[in-house]
Parts: sequence; C-alpha cells; structure tokens
Amino acid sequence: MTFSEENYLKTIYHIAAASGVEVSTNAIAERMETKASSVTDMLKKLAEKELIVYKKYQGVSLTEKGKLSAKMIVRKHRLWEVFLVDKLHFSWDEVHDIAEELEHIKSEKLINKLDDFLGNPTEDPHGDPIPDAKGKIITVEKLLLSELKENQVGICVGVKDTSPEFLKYLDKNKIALGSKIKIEAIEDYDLSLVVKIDESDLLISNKIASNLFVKVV
Amino acid sequence: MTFSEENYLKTIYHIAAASGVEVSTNAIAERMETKASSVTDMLKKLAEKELIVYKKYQGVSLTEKGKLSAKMIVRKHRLWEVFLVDKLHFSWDEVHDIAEELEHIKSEKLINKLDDFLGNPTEDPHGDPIPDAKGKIITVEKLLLSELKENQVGICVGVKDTSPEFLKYLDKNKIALGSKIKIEAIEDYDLSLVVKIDESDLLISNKIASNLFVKVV
DNA sequence: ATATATTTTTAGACAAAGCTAAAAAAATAT
DNA sequence: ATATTTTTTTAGCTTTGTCTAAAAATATAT
Repeated sequence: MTFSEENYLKTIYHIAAASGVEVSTNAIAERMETKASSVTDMLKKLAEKELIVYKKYQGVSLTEKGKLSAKMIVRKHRLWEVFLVDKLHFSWDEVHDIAEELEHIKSEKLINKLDDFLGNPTEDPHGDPIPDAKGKIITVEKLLLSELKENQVGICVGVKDTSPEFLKYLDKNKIALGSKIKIEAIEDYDLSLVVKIDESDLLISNKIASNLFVKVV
Repeated sequence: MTFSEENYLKTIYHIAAASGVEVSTNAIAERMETKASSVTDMLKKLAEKELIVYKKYQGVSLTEKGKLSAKMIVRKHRLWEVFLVDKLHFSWDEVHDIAEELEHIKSEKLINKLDDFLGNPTEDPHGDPIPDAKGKIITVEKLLLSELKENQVGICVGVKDTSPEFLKYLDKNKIALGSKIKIEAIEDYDLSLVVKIDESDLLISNKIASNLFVKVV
C-alpha cells in the first residue's frame, strides 16, 4: 500500500467513525485538502483493492479489510505519539506531524516491539484509544466538559480538537490528561464556565469546554 | 528532498567514501538496482539543486552541501539502528531494512532528541560511525582481521559486510562487537585462520576474516 | 590508428497521484 | 414539476521517477 492510499484509508476511517454513515467525496477532499476529482480517482483504486465499497455518487464505506488496515495505521500513529511524548519528551502539541510520517513505516514486528517497549499503552497523549495488534479498541465512555451541569466533577481524559493551538492553550492553563475539573458556575448568556482545575479557579469559554473530554466521577 | 533524491545522495556518499574518486553512473545504478538511464535523469536533478557536481560522461562527486545532506541521512539511519537494537531488542541482522525507511523521516528535532535518548552513541550496531548533528564523524582506525599476523590479538569493532547472512554467521559463532580475537595460526594454502574467540577456538575462512574489522591491542 | 566493446546519455513511454475545466448526476428550491 | 444549485465524475494535462531502445561518447584491443 502506498502512503497516499494509507492516508485516504485513514481519513475515511476517521470521518466514518465520527459520522457513522457513508463518507462523501467532498468530505474526504476537504479533510485532506485536496480536490474532489483526485479523491474520485483514489476511490476507484481503493475499491479495486477491496478496501472500500464504492458506488458512484453514493459515497464510500470501508470493507472489513479496509477497516482493519485503517486501524493498523491509527495504531501506528498513536503508538509513535506515545513514544515521542513519553520517551523523547516532546510536548503533546508537537507530535502529530511527525507521527503522520512514522505511521507509514512498514513492519509489523517493529510496531509490536514498540508497543511492548512502551508498556502496551491503551491511549495516546491526547486520550485517544490505541487499537491492539488485532484491531481491538477499548473505548472509555466520556463526555464533553460542556455537557456537565453545575457542581459536577470530571477528570480530563481526552481532547476533541488536537490542534497545536488548543493544546498550547491547555498547557498554558495547566489543564492536562488527569486534571480534576469541577464546574463552579455556568453563565447562561454565553455558556462560559467558571471551573476549578485541580485547586485553582479558571474562566473558560464554551468553545474550550466543547473540546475537552471528561469522565464524570 | 524526496525519498528518491535522498537515496541517490546516500548511495553516492557511500561509493565515494569507499573509492575516493568520481562516482560513475553505472556504479550508482548497480548499487541501487536500477537502470543507468534512470540514474542519469536523477543526476541532472541533483546537479540542478547543487548537491552534486556533474559533468556528462565524467561521473559525479558531492558538493559540500550534498555531503552534509548525505551525512544527515546516514546519521538518521544509524541512530535508528541503535534504537532498534538497544531499545527494541532487534538483532543486528534485522535492522537495516527498517532503518532504510526511518532514515527518511524529516525532523531535525526528532533526530536530535533520539540521539540524546540513546546516549549520543558514536557507532551503530555494526560498528559504523554515527555523524554528529554537525556532520562530524569520529573514525577509529581499524584493520581487517585478515590483515593481522599470527599471534596478534584484536578486538572486533565492526563488520565490512552487513548482510543478514554474514551477521547471522557471526551470531552463530558467538562473534560480536567487543569480542577478543587472537590469530592462533594462518593456513598458507587458503589463508584460513585458526582463531581464539574470547576463550574458544574456531576455524574461519579468509572470506570471513576479510569482512571483520578489528582494533589491534 | 582503427575497430570493437563498454559506458553513458537521449528520446520517448508509462504509472502514480495530483490538478483544472467541463459534463453528468443528485439534491434543493421555487 | 421544473429550474437551479451542489456534488461528483470524467477527460485531459502535469510532475516524478521509472523503463526500453537507440544514439553518442569513451575506453580497450588489435
């Protein structure tokens, strides 16, 4: 499989996971910052290889084979992210682009040895689950911080937006995976929140709260 | 720089290091298992980018810029090999192909952090020197085992042939970097050697001895 | 010194993956 | 129900890196 094929597969996987339905040509094009015509070409190729089910004008879905391939790419991406953060001490906002390259290294033995070396982590530095060697994914049920009510307490378990900008904001405000977040007050007008992060108070916007996953305690 | 350009540069670097003179189109083609016509095309491109000096029919040499680029690729290759052997416990005959892929990952920060993580090694698992971040290479003077006289003692510091076949032969016979090798006798007829590896006797052919680097003690 | 052999380059094709512009299909609006 | 808009596909072109076959340059041998 080429890098390009792998990238398409991964993109389709992510969009499908988020939407649940058939994935449209335009959705893929937008996400990959490419043209719809290029996407159509690639879809034909992936269908030919039986990695996706494709009917003209009807959008695509992954076959079992395609889904497994996609999960293996995601597995590689997330394991490398753990390596970069835990072993090489990169910050969580720096690792995505490098992992985008590392995820294409082709050696099952390598990735399984890396998995062991890292202690078989189940989540990457952003709280996203890491599929195991068979593609199995353990999902923790989690809520957006914006879904909590006043006085509820959550533990930060992941981020929805993984952009460097958002991650840097979190660093700056001492919010990390594992942080205890209590909703002190919700402002009706703009849905902004007064929260207690571990022991200090902070005012955060609804936009921030809508991109933070928490597990209610 | 593309993967392909990097591979050409690295090949030219290795051939030049071994021969010292201009590198011929055919030598590159042979080493890369490609056709001379493909090489010619690429040479024009690399010359255009001022990575090599190329005059038609006269062979090529690396510019300073090209040499530094090549060294950085070699640096990455060898550091990844150390990672694979030291941290992931691959054997030294397994790491070359994976490192061929990893050497193309583009992040200076990554490679420098990896270097630190590995303890700034100066040699890869085959005894080859690892260029530092500036391209500086520390070379230990070393001899081929086949150049020693009877009763001389050497420490194995590297291999000339890095093929899996040769490396597996060495493993099988308990020869590793650091092994103490004493020449007990040299057979005039075929130049085969009776040697003492650490504490046990072994008969090895001249071909083996011509691929083992030692430092005389 | 000339003929032969080898090496290198050129010319022209091809596959992969992208693009633009135009055509076709599907979705939406009146 | 028809017209308009949006989405998707097709057709044809570009670039990168490869190839084969033929031509040109260089090296070798007689």
